[in-house]
Formats: sequence, structure tokens, C-alpha cells
Amino acid sequence: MTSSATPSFFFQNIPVRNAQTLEASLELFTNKGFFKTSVHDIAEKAQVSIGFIYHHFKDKEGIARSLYNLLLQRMNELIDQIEVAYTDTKSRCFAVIRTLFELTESEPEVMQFIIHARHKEFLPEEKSICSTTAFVRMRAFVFTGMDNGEIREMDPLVAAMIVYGGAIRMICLRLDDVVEAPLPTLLESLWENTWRGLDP
Amino acid sequence: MTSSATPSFFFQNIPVRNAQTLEASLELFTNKGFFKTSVHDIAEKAQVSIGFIYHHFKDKEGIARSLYNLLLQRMNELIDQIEVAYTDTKSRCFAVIRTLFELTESEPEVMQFIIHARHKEFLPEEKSICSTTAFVRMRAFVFTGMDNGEIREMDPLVAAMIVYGGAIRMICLRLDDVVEAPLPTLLESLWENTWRGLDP
DNA sequence: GTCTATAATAAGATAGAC
DNA sequence: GTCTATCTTATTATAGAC
Repeated sequence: MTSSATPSFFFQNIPVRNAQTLEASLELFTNKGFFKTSVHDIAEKAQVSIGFIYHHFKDKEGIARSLYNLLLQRMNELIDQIEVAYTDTKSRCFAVIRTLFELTESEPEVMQFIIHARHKEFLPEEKSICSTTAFVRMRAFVFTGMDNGEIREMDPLVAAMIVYGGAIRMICLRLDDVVEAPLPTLLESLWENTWRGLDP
Repeated sequence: MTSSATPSFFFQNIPVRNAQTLEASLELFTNKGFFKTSVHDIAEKAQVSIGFIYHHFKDKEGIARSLYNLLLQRMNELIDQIEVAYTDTKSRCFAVIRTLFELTESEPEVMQFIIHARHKEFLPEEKSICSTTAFVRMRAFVFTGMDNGEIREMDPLVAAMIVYGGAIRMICLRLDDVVEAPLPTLLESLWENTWRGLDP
């Protein structure tokens, strides 16, 4: 699974060489890992100089931090769109999972970096991915759904795990090539059976 | 969350200094990460010499590999016990999740290393954790359950994700301190609502 | 088998010209 | 702001004595 050649939504509207640097970093970090990627590797792949990188990103962690924050900001924008487009809990949660499944196919490296990487190891200062705005809001969809009676009464966190757990697990296995089918083909089946555990 | 001081089940029946080395490595790898841990750190914490480590483990990856294989072998033994003790699918899957929840509380570093670490980054040759015998067998419980009609007809992989996805997600959030309650307190609620999605 | 002292390498970061 | 050449340091791994 390699990312598409077309310019990614995730890297739009930022200066071109910054985008080159971050895209190259994403590819190297996900394929070789943060610690096995040297700043030299990044400079070469991005076709920028070492000096450019250190001037704009401070240090190697700075690159990872910029990348992390950019991707999560874009994820947040996707959540915004879902929140506007759908009003009931079931539709919103479904839309979240559909979006994540589609991203897994179209931008596997982005998903790998966001959902699958151990950021704690190279970004010790940053919030863990689960505490991040985008993921907190995803869970919030479930919490308000329970308040409204759209989801059966239970521990709200348990409900959130049931809603998203199977999907996220599926994404991890797909990224590890254990699942061979494109995720969208499994979406309906997963969702129908997941929701059964939550329907009031 | 720190691991217990009592000698762990996971490190029994191996030579004492090997066990010291592997336990020290587990603690350092999970807290600082593989790449930020030097062999010198390990030797110091384990109270063995550098020479001892290189003689017995070949190199730094060799330590991680031994640790990985040892922990997965022990996990496999736990699955053995479950397979013998229970015969129906629902009991087996429940026992798996209960065991994982208990381990998360009693041996958080073991769980961190097994379920949460990105082994691909430092053990590129090893099978991904999801393809590992212990995890394949966990999924196999679900597959045979579907053959027997103990689980409703659906894509078997989807069923496996629904069974274990919520639990594994819960473990990840617990290890990241997003979940504050000990996992066993959430077990019944999680399982009751999860099974609802699978009951024929 | 075990240990200490040492070598070899590589990678992060910077200095200073333009 | 940008670039190249260079420095510094840390870490892996080994050599060789016991």
C-alpha cells in the first residue's frame, strides 16, 4: 500500500517546500520509522537542504511535531464537516468510520502515522493521540447520543469503545496487511453488527 | 502504573541474569522506547556487564527479539489454559478479554510491549503482532464459534474485530491513562453489550 | 563464560559564507 | 533566508585479558 501521487488534501495551503519536507518525512517515518530516518534522508527525499530544514523546523522532533499537528488539524476539519452534515448520532458515528476507512485506502501513510505510530517515543511532550481534539470529539458524538437516548444506557466510555473499537482494530490489521479486502467493502457488515450492541 | 515487584510469571524458569536483563529491557523499552535506551542503560539497570549482554543476546535487537518471543510464548500458554478450561465460544472469548484486562493492571509493561509497541520499527524481521500465534488463536475462537452457530453469520474477520476491538481499544486507552478505572470494573458492561452484537 | 577498555561509526546540530 | 562543510557527541559493538 503506497500513497497516491496526486497532491494530498493534508498538505494543501502550506508553503511548497514545507509541504515537500513534511510529505517526505511522513513517507520515511512510516516506512523506516522515526529513529531510523536521518535528517539527511529527509532533505534528500524532499529535495531541500539540511539548512532549510533546521531553519524552519528547529530540529528533528520539530519536523515530527509539525507533521503531527498538521495531520490532526486536518482530521479535525473532517470531523467539522461530519458534524455539520449529520445531526443524529448513528449517522455521525457511521460517517466517522466511513471516513477513516476511506482514508486508510487513499492515504495509508497518514493513517499509519496518526493511528498506528507510537508518538510517545519521539514526541514525549505531545498529548497522546487518544487525548487529541479530533479523537475526543469522536467520542463526544457517542456521549451526546447516550444523553439523547439514541444509544442504550451503559458506561459512556464503554459505548465509545464498542462504537469505534472494531473499526480501529480493522484499520490496524489492514495497515499490517492482515486484512486483504479494501475496508469500505466491510463497512456495512461491521456497522450493522456493531450498532446492534448499542441500539436502545 | 508500574509493574509489580513480585517475580513475574513471564520471566520464570529462565536463567537469573537473562531474566534480569530482559526485565530491565522491558522496563526501559516501554518507558523510554527502544531507540532511546542504550545497551549501557540496560546493563546498568540489570546489574550485568555489557559483555554478558553481547555474549548472550548477540546485539541490541537480539534483546528485543528474545523479549518479544518470550512474552508471546507466555501469552500462548495463557491461551492454552483458556482453551482447556472452557469449551464454548462465548466463555472462551470472555476469558481472553478478562485475562488481558487483568494483565493490563498487574503487568502494564508487558501489555504495553505486546499490544501497544511498534515492533516493526525495531524488529523488522519479526511477524507483526497481529499475525502471531497467540493472536491468530484468539481470532480462531471466533471463527469456530461462527461455524458452530454460536455467533451470528457475518464476515468472520468482522466478527473477530467486534469481539476484541472494544477490549483492545480499552486497553490502549488505559495504558495511556485516558481510562482511569481499573479495567476489570468495566469488563461485565463491555462484554454484555459487545455480545449483543454477536448473539445469533 | 565473563569482564573492561577501546575503536569505529553515524547522526544531530551549527557556524559562517552568500 | 538559504546553503555547505564541519564539529561534537553518543552509542553500538569488539578486542583481548582473565
